[in-house]
Amino acid sequence: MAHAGAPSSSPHVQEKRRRRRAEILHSALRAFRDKGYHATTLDDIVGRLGVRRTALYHYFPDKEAILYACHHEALAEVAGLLDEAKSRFDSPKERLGYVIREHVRVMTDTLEGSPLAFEVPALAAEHQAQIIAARDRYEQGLRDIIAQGIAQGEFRSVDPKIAVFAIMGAINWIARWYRPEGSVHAPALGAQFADHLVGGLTCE
Amino acid sequence: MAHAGAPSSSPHVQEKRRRRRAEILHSALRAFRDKGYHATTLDDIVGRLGVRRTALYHYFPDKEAILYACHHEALAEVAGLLDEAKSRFDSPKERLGYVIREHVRVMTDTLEGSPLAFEVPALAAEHQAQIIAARDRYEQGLRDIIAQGIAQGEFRSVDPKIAVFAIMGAINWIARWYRPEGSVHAPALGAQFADHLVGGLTCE
DNA sequence: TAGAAATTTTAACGCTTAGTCAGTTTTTGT
DNA sequence: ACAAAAACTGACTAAGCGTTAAAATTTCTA
Repeated sequence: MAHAGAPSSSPHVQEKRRRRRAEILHSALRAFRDKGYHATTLDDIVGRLGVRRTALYHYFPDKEAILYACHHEALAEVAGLLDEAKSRFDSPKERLGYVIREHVRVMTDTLEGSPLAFEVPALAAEHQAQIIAARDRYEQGLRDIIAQGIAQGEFRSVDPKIAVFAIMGAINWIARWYRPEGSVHAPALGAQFADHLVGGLTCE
Repeated sequence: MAHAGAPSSSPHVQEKRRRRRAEILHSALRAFRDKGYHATTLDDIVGRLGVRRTALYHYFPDKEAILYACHHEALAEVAGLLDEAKSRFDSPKERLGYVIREHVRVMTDTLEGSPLAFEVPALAAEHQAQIIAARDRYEQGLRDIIAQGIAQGEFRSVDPKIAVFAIMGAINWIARWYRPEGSVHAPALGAQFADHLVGGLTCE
């Protein structure tokens, strides 16, 4: 019941615990990136932390909860991009370009190229439903931008649903080839993706 | 040593064996689609075949060999698209559009939306090297088309490597949402993908 | 239709790995 | 310095799963 997290402890202790949790998630994220969720053992996760496997159960009830937490945090970060785009830009073209660039940044920086989106089927049914719902909201936001662009004559008259799938695919696939230490410059990547994917929707 | 396949048996027997192998691969492909390679058990694979788990070992030395065979056949099919595009069309724009449309068709028809490309890390080192090499040849072919398009002034001056990653991502991601019984019309999907992804490279 | 070949089954092994639990060490607040 | 809380450990359990060997069954061939 350690992970139940009664908020009875001091702020300092809570903060320490929060940090440790973050360390675990970060280590897990990298392990998932290298081997995928199922092939990652608990020992893989703690290998980088200098701690035994059983210590994990102090912070998470089971392995799947770690995966869920990774998803939860990652989705929270990208979900915020939609509002940010709306407040910063007016035209659908600019908004879409911004979201793509920033989403690419999350992929390369926060997630360090971890293919989290690939591991949704590994989640327990309940968690899976939550994550899929959040992802759907995000995709709906993108579809709305595109639909508005079509209505305003900025974009060609495509099926927004399919267009969003193409965009999400291109971005999620980054996990399969991007490595932080590699030669591809992350910001340039975001810029080219935005040009490529927004350009493909634009009226000539 | 059953799967060593000494070609001493009659043509009829060989043909029968070949068909059974294909059945196994097809069933495995769908299982991998639903659960991913690691989460798929041998019982999942044979569940649809009405046969015991151990019967598989007559056709494949181990589970990983089944995954490899799936990859091998799928890649062989898409590799042929490059030559076909070259012989049918002259302009890079048309060639690229053709390859994208046909690749989407392979994803929806042959693979029925199986995310094979996601499972490369699960292959044994030797097999992995082979599959990656074949995939690299394919991607290099796409890069060549794009580079030629840039040289001829049809395409904007982008990094062909990144452009190909975006295209491959969009196509491979189809596996995560497409279902044969779903509402999206497969040929229309290929057409829109081609428009979107080629259009994003085209000079305005 | 008998014998051979190919295929499938039964039964069981062995390894991996997630998860449990009781106890120990470390850290924290007073 | 001391008691309480938190963090961690080591040994163990249980289950799942890929794999193997040998026997049984079906299919093919002559």
